[in-house]
Amino acid sequence: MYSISDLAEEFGITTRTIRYYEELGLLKPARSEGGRRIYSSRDLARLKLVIRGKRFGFSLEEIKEMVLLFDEDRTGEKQLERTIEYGQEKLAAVNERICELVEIREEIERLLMDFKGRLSK
Amino acid sequence: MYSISDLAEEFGITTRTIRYYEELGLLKPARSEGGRRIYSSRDLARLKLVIRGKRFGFSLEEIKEMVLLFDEDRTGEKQLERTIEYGQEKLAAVNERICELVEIREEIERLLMDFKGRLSK
DNA sequence: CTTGTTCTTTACGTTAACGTCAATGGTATA
DNA sequence: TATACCATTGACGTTAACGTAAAGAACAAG
Repeated sequence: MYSISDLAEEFGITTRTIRYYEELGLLKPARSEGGRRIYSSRDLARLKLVIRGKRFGFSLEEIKEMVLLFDEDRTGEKQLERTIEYGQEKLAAVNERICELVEIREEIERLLMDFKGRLSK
Repeated sequence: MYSISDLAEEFGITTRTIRYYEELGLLKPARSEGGRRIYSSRDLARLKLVIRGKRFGFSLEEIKEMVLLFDEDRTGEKQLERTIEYGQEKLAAVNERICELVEIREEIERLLMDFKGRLSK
């Protein structure tokens, strides 16, 4: 169990940010008797997901959508199918991103080769 | 040669956005006699880079830094070394991103397997 | 040459994602 | 129990990245 400043330190963000994420419905930590936030390792994992999503340029609203979909109890068959469909979409998107990044990597490598060649002349 | 609305349509953004990028120094299109912006295919390529950068969660300031560094005439040896160093940093960052995305892909695949398993029961 | 569309600059408005107080209350430690 | 620190909820402030509207000029078509 962690306090809000534990998480803030762990992830290098401010407590304000964490409270803001809660305000948007991205986190729902338990509370102590006195009203203080208590974070489980499950909450910690979720925050990790949120921060990772941010690094990939997703808005907090988009991240919320994803996090909630993969987190709800999916009981009905319809719900399950819907989630699988969504997951497959996301999988395709991730694959596309990977391809794009590989392209970028190749471009940078080409540029570096070029510059290094000029240097050794 | 393209007009501003050509580019806007091509990339699915507004003309305001394109002018804003110019305002920040990310684009420097030629002008017609009457003062209208004229974009070359080089400008088009650069805009493509900017938009790609955005999709990966970089701020316009960060993108500017990258775009300018890889675009300036690098004459001095010091400048060249500096650029190579910067390029290597960026290369490492891109590699890290790729690794992270591969991890995400694996996670999604696991989740999908799990859900599909539940469905076929 | 007129008319309609596209472009220009200028300038104020908006929204997401926080930052920064301030006033107050909980909690650990000597 | 006093003290020092950490947390809570407002509430207003800030910045990046545009949106939007106005007033006027450029350009293409008839």
